[in-house]
Order: sequence, then structure tokens, then C-alpha cells
Amino acid sequence: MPRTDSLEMGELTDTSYYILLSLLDAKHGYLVMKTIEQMTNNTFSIGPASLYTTIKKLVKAKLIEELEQPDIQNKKTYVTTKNGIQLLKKEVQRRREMVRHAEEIFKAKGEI
Amino acid sequence: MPRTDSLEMGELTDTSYYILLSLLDAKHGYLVMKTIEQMTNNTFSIGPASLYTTIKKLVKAKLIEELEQPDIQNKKTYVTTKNGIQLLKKEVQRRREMVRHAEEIFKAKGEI
DNA sequence: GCTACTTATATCAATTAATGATATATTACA
DNA sequence: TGTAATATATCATTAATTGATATAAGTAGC
Repeated sequence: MPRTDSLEMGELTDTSYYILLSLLDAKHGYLVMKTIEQMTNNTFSIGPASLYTTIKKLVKAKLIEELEQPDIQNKKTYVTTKNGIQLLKKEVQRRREMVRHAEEIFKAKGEI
Repeated sequence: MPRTDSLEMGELTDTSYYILLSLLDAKHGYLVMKTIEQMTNNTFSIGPASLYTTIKKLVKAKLIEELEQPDIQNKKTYVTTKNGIQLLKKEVQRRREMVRHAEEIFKAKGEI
């Protein structure tokens, strides 16, 4: 995605979508990876490069934030912000509509 | 979208998703743009650069094909192939599951 | 005939997004 | 001791998208 920043456009890539979803409950980076794998039955996975790169970007965009008090082992803990939740819900709805658009056409053609 | 070709990974970007969906009924390029705008109430639109670039790639991947007999005005007409339909249905299901994953978590948190 | 708009196709350069590879350190456990 | 899992981080590379630009044909109004 080029030429236009998807976050500035108010859209989430699949990677950002799952990170925001996973961080509705505060946790540190590595747990985000594991949570997403578990949540999607390993159909979607994010490697460390994508994870930490995207986390940095989401913090900058204030869609997630780093918590003040790190946990016992000094791991950085993140949580989705109010803005993040709002955008996530919007993006759930956008995907819902993408499915609906397809269902309507398949239905009209007598398929599915 | 980097390092790995999404089509080779068996995934569709939103742009390819809507083009395949629009070409379930054969039509030429320009009509694909107009159909997608209408289908999505102008919430999603593809400009000429994205359109013709993506069409070329989808033809190469045999997810759409150019029809032998062009229409009266010599416009190139395309249609989604059997492989294209199969992948499109898989991608509808993937998006359906992305929505479900979010719904489950929001529900567990008492939201929505 | 002229002008403006829509239809229609096409390409290039630029930018963002994602990731394989790699590095480093700590903890767990056999 | 070794090795596997946990945990964080960065770089260079590649893919996807698109603004800008170009071209040409048709059509509607004056």
C-alpha cells in the first residue's frame, strides 16, 4: 500500500487488525503473537519482524499505548486505546460488508 | 505484501477481491471500476492505475481470463475463471472468520 | 465545428506494508 | 551443559497500490 498510509486513510491491514484485537486485553509483544496464532488456529501468524514493526507504528498512531508500569519481568506491555477500539469496530464492519457484497452477488447468481 | 506474493499464498487483497467479484459476470475494465463503486456505495473505489495493473496480474495468475471475442466496440472483456471463483469463495470465508474472531472477543468482554 | 465530459486503456515512479534473515538476551528444563 | 522456548529488535528486500500522466474515441450541448 503505497502512496497513501492506510492508517491515515482510516483502514487497518490484517496484521494491524489482529494486533488491535489481541490488545483489547493488555499484554506484551510476544504474547500478541501467540494469542493471534491461537485465536486463528494457526491460519494467521505474525513473525517478530512484522510484530515489532507494526507495534511501533500503532503506538505512533495512538491506536495502542505502552503501559506505564511494565510487568515483573520488565516486558513492555501494550493495550488498545479508545481510538484503537473505535477504528477496530469500524474495520470489523467494513469486513462484514465485504462478505455481504459477495453473498449478495453469489445469491443473485443462484450459487451458495 | 512484501517478500511473498499474496496470490501465491492463496490470498486476495481487497482490490483483487472486488475485481474477481465484479467479474463473476463478464465485463470490460472500465465497467469493473464503475460496478465496484456502485456495489460499495463509493466506499471502495479503484483508480485506473490499480485496475489495469491488477487485471494484468490476475490474468497471469489465471484467476480471470480475457474472452476471445471482444465486444462490438473492441473493448477487452474479462471474466473470473473457475480457479478465481474457488479462491474468491475461500477469501469470503476468511473475511467471515476475521469478523467472527472479533465478535467472539467483543462478546466475551460484554461489548457490542 | 467547437468544447467539455465521459468512456476506455495504459504505464511509470514513488511510497507503504510485510517479512526472511539475523542478532541478542533471558528463562526453563532435561 | 545444552537446547528449546520466551522476548525484543532491526535491516534489506519485495510486493501492492496509486497519483500523475498520457492517449484516444464517443457523445452531448451550444
